[in-house]
Amino acid sequence: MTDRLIRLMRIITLVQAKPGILARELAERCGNSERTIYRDMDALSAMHIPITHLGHGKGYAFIGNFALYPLDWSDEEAMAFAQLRNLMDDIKPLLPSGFESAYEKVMAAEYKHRAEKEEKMEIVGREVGNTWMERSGLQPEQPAFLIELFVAMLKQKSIQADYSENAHEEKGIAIDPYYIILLENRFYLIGYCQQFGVMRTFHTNGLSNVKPLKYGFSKDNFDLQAFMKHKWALDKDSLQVEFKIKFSEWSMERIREEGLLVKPAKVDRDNRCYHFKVSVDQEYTFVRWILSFEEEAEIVEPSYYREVMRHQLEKGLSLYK
DNA sequence: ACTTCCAGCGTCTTTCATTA
DNA sequence: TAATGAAAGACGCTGGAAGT
Repeated sequence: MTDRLIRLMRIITLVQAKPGILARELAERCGNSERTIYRDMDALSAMHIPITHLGHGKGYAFIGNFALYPLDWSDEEAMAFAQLRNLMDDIKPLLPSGFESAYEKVMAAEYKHRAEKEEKMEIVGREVGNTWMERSGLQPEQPAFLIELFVAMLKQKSIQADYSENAHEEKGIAIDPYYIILLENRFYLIGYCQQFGVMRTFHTNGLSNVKPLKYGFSKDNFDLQAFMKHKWALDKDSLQVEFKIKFSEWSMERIREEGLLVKPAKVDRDNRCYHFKVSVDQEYTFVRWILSFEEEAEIVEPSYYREVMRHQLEKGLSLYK
């Protein structure tokens, strides 16, 4: 039963990642027969998952802009989210419409993710983020104001806060909290900074003296996905490192098919080298992403990170000696 | 590309016996 | 009496072949 659920979720993510994917390919990727995929498609349609087949030889795709994001929770976080069900009745008036079905989808996505343990950049979307914050505020290691942040985000009310980062301090800045996202086990607030008139990303750890303001804001047409896609580095202002990565032909193919999580600063196709600008506090995530290519991608520069990579690999190797 | 039919297989449920 | 274990049967999932 669990296997099947995992497979259903995998189908959803595969169709999402590659609209027009054929049943044959789905079968290969899931390690099952086409027959099983057809059965799963029936099951998904019975669950009102809006997948449709586009006609002979054109494969499957989602109707409209349905989307699920994989999550990356710790066990405790996943448990907390699962327990949210018990609290939902109490906070119902606060919840936006469509919340409950979003919750179900997230829970399903979590199953799939547990099974695959893929290391990808994770986004907690709007409804999910709202919900998550409600719960995470109850965890002792999280700052108490996260609840306030959550409520402000939900009600679309601006906040005032102090913010410090890299010994640089800003007092009493007004922020429109758009989204809370989870990245590599750290929380970030993506919001509009009224002082500078730009979208910014704040470490929640750097925030203090958070106070709700009386006036609200509108998100207009802000597109979180687009915003995230062009930013590996969340902090515009922080120091950046330029990586030069050499990919194998195979991985170049994979990149071409699946697209890049990170926008390269420069591409040298002849030598199969990509250049990426990565902010220093994201380098670990970046290195792990490169690590996921195994022998198919090599850090050419900077040499320091070659050492970091070598150290990582040796640590792993020591387990098998 | 998709459906229908069917046999094989594993898992879950039920039943009954055994043990503490 | 309740908990545990074993055996048997029911059930659902799966892949393959053949057909639309």
